Amino acid sequence: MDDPETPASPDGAGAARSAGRPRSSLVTETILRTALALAQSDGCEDLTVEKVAEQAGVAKTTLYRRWPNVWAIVLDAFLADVLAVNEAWMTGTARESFTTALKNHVRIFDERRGPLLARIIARGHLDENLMEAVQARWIQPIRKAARSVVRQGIASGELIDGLDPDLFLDMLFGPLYHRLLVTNNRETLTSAHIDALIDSVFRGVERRPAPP
Amino acid sequence: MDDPETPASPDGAGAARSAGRPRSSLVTETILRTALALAQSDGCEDLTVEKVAEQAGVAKTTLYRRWPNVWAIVLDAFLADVLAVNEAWMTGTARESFTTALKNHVRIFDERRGPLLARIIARGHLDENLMEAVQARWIQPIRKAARSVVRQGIASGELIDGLDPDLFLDMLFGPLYHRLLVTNNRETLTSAHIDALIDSVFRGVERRPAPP
Amino acid sequence: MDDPETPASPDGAGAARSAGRPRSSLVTETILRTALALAQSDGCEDLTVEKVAEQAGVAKTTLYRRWPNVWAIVLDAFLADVLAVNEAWMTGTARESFTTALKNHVRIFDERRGPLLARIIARGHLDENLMEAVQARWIQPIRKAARSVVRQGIASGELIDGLDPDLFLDMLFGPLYHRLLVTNNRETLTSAHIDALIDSVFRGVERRPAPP
Amino acid sequence: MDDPETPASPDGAGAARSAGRPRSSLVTETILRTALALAQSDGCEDLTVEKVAEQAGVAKTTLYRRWPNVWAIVLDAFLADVLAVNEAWMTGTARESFTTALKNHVRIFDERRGPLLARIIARGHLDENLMEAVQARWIQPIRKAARSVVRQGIASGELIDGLDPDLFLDMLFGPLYHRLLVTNNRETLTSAHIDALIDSVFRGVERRPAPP
DNA sequence: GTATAAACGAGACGGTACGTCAGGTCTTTCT
DNA sequence: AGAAAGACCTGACGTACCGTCTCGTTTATAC
Repeated sequence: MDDPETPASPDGAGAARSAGRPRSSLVTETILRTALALAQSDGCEDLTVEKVAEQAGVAKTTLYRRWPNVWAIVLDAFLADVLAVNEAWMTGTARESFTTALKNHVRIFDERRGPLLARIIARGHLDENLMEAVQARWIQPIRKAARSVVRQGIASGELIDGLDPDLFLDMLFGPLYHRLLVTNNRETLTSAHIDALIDSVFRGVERRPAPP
Repeated sequence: MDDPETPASPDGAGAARSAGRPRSSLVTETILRTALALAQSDGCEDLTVEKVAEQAGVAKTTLYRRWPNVWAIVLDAFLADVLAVNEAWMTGTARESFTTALKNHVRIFDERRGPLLARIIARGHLDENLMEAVQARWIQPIRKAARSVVRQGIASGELIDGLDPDLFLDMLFGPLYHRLLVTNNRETLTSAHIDALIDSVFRGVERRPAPP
Repeated sequence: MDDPETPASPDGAGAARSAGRPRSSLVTETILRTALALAQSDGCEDLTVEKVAEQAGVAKTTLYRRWPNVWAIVLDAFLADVLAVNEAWMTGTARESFTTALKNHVRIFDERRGPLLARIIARGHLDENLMEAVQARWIQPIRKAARSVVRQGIASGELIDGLDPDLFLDMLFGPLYHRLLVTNNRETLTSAHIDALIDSVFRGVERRPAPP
Repeated sequence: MDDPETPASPDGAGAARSAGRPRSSLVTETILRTALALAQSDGCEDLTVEKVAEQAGVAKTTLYRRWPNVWAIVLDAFLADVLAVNEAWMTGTARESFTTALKNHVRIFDERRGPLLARIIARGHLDENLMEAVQARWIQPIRKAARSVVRQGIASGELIDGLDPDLFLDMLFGPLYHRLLVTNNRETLTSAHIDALIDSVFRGVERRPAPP
């Protein structure tokens, strides 16, 4: 997705301004908007390069000049829409940080963006390049930041020694993505649900004799 | 998938023997085997009705007579392959039962069947009918059984009162599916990993003062 | 059409009554009637073995047991309908005989049977066997009888010596079939038109000095 | 056949140069040549869009972009091949003109083009659009020109008063097409045969007392 | 100013697969 | 056996998109 011919920044900005007519950023934005809209509309099978081009009032070639395929467009559009939502969550204790992080995710998994992300990830399992991009630009950045929060929590004595950070992250994010992708009931995710989840993860589910 | 023209049991067995030549169960099995093989081979974009038909040495029409599309075939093939693996796991305590259940899942998420299931679920997010079938024949049956195990665990005092069964199940299965579908590192799932997961879920991750 | 397995007389009558259930002549007639109806209906592209079988409430095999294909059925049906119309025309002088013959043809080329015959002949040009059957059972029998009428007319002095019978027949029937098949305006054919045609053919079209 | 999307001139030439890549006339010609060849080869049932496309080394879509079906191609190819043959026949008396015209037709009805025309007309009886095109581009243009020759012949005193031009044309062309389409013995048509036909039509077939 | 270079719309092009239809043959069971 | 039902292989249909390729036109910078 980042090879010289289909740059990550499809408007070509940043590159040393070369000769010739520059790419119209208006066109770029129109395409992004159109792709996003089509990908969110119910019958997402309608998401074809041709339909996006037609709807955007743009030639197919213009589109291929910027992205290798439709889902690359959709991923760009999705990330542009969503990265802002997930900012500034590494604050205070691990518990506080992840409460914020998970609640951000609930906001992201809303009726508009939830199914869209589901489709992007789904599509990734049928398209290696897309999967790589999803990992590199969405999953792993969050994960990397999260891991450092976990380590800090262990260091500060908030979390038990010997806790495997990856396992722990799976326990937090797994239940969320599970509803998005597996049980397909994303709409049951709420802020209260997150509180309960955090509580269960931190305290465990096992019954213990009350402290004397 | 179950409408009269494309019966759930593609060989038509079970139905009151109607007139006319019966569907060849040899043919049915050949198709299932072929579809499974093709769906597991790397370039799964190659999974087309035509390729399955050709590889199976069967006419496209024969295939459409039984299933509405390739993925319906693959789902049938997958379930036939996998349902046996996940039997007899509701034994003993909740902890024991889910340890078995999750280890069964690890076996199912192996290099052959893991990516296949991932693709099926992924495809389900692009095909409503397939998603429904996946829910009805794979996800929900397991979930239903699991919920009763949870309730029993609560009743027996093994699990804390007020535990939300669905939340709890998400905490167990979520981390597994998360690696299969989201972080895309299914190969890190092992029996030991399950033990650690179960342990963390049951005991919690929070550091507590040692009992006196 | 006359090979042992698909006898010219589809009800098997005439053949030495063999063992087993005899062919139902009711079925045979139903098929003929249905085929005729479908072949005459506007969209004659609807004339398929399957539609005839379905409409007649008969199995495809039953149909194939009697005829090799649909057009063989249609030809049978057409001839059964039409042979009676063209009887008893070799009467009196050649002029009288052919006047009758051509007027018979006009009756046959009516709105029901005209297009049907056109389609049969047309189909014959795409199907060698059908063409042979059309020649053997419709065109040549008439032609053979007609040639003898011509020869008689020459012998009796009614027609000029040295007249080529085939050329003459073409001059009579050609104009009729021309409207049916070429200019596609069969509906302009009338009894009066035949009178004019006969007159022109017999007397010529050239202007000659009036006899003194 | 002449609607905007499938223009009569498939290379789009003549139209005011529209935007986009122009249709390759090389491709157009290759298709025409291939279709002609296939349509003339014996088993003309083998004339399918797919075979033409494959033989011409062209994509099916390219073909459908220009013509609605194979027979439209064949008609174009046939006319391109044949229109030149039938030029410059309206010369001198009616008798001379039609002698030329009919002899042109004999040349057209040769072993290559005769059966082809027969098939085209035949196919026209199973395909309304094709029939219309055949009328508009082959039958009626000739007929129109011929009618004016007839009227001139009447005016000049060569032909008898009150002669119906259409009847007369049927008497000339009918016998030719009759052999092509009905008696299926096109190969008997020769230049000498035309002379005999013209003679018979002009002078009549009736025996008359010799002038004193 | 006037090259020159790329973007852009349009649409042709070779492909692949789709899902459907009909053909003709074959297995069943029932009559 | 004949007949009805329907499975089966074959081959073609016409369509939808794919990703690439010409075209002619437009719009910037660079000489």
